Amino acid sequence: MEHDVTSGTPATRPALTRGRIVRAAIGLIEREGAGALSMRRVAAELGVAVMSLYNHVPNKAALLEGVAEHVVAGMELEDDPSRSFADRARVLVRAFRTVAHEYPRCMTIVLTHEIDSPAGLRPAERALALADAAGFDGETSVRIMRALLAYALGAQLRETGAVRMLDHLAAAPADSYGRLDPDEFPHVIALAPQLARHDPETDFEFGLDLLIRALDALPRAASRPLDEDPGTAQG
Amino acid sequence: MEHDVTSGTPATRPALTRGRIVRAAIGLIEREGAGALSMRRVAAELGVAVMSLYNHVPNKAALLEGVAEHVVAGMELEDDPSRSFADRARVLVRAFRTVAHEYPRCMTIVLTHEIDSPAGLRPAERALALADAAGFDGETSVRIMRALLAYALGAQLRETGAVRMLDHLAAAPADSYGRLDPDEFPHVIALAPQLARHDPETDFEFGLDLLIRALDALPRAASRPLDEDPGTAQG
DNA sequence: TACGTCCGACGTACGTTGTACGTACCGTGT
DNA sequence: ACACGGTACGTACAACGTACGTCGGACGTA
Repeated sequence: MEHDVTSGTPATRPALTRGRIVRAAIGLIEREGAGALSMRRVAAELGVAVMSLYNHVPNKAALLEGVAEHVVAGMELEDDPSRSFADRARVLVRAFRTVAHEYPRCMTIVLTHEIDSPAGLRPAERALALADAAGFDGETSVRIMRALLAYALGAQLRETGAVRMLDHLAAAPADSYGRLDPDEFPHVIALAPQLARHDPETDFEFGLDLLIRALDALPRAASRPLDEDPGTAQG
Repeated sequence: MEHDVTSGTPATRPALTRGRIVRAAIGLIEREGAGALSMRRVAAELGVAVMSLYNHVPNKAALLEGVAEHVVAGMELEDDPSRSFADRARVLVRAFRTVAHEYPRCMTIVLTHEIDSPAGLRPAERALALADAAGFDGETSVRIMRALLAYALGAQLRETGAVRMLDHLAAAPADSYGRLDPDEFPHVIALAPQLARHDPETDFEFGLDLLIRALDALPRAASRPLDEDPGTAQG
């Protein structure tokens, strides 16, 4: 054909790779939304034939999983072991929120798809480490991790999928107030201004504070020195 | 044609309706999974031509929204105003969890799609009512509602989308332990048994307790008598 | 009874999607 | 020089969402 490139030559084209495919998909999603993602579009993005993708990705679901994996792998899990459990936990959960801001339109995919790679376990490992270091037993550490994860996921999900009807309330109060039965929704109507106000950051921190203060108040053994074997903590 | 039925006669066929379409979709999803839902399948389910659906539902997205709406509308929001704020809040959040058990395979849809109908606001109204009755100001009530919602959504999302890798850890420990770098994931490996153990109920209640106890400890005005106008609480 | 109007069920058809399959080519080991 | 494994590619197909036109029964009015 007219190709001046031989297939495998990186000199003219950067070599097709699972990583490049995933990044292209992410770029596409961020620019045009998750609905715009198709194998054909990704291929076009990379200047490649559609079926070439399948040499590196078994199917579209796997590509989506790759997207999710790449995003959570982008979490910056810095940690300062000298700080308190509460502070460290806060930093950890906020890290998730930070990537959520970095890849806003990928978040539905991240939240929806399960991640089957070590990258997905890094935040879990970190959470368990914090809890363990704080003196919680294994069982409790796992539950703490799950509670933190649930809140991180849920807060993000709620924010992106914010019920539109509340926006209607704000946008056209006259119309929407009328559509809402005042007998059934007195509080929603009365609190419409607060409901319409978007301050995701404060909302997020409010719930996070609640959860972490409650965790901090949980009964536990004294926090142990850092050099002790963490694995022996669970009974 | 061979129709012994006249189109609009309910005597032979129960009359095509948005409600029947939505219920058929839900049935399909619960039986075969969300991936199996297509307009054609739904039509077949109802013994109806595909395009007939579009007389009652503008498009597939609207159908999905209908599914989500129907599910949350199925929440049984019983309430006992004589009980404490904490108890009432617990009951409310558990109600969401109950429908999640009733329509497990619809949950991804419910979580993903925003609900643009009064039905979606009923739980919100309830949460605001509880918080208001407990003496929280409007701003705080809204934040409390959001925190509860975030946890409810997140806990459910986490449970359904439970990271499969943890299952691998349980299923084939030998293999998976080997695949996991012990230096990077010491706690995950050490706590593998606890991580693999599925006790969603206890996990859910653990986090819910944390959150609600923290809410209960929040500073607030004394709870007001029930006959007072709730709408005046917010500044 | 006859007729005009409207609505809902339906068939056809188009563009887009994911991907199974076969082919052609490259670089590499022998 | 030659066979081989991997990768890029084109073709092809089934299934999808849905725009559009048609058609026949229900119903108000005469």
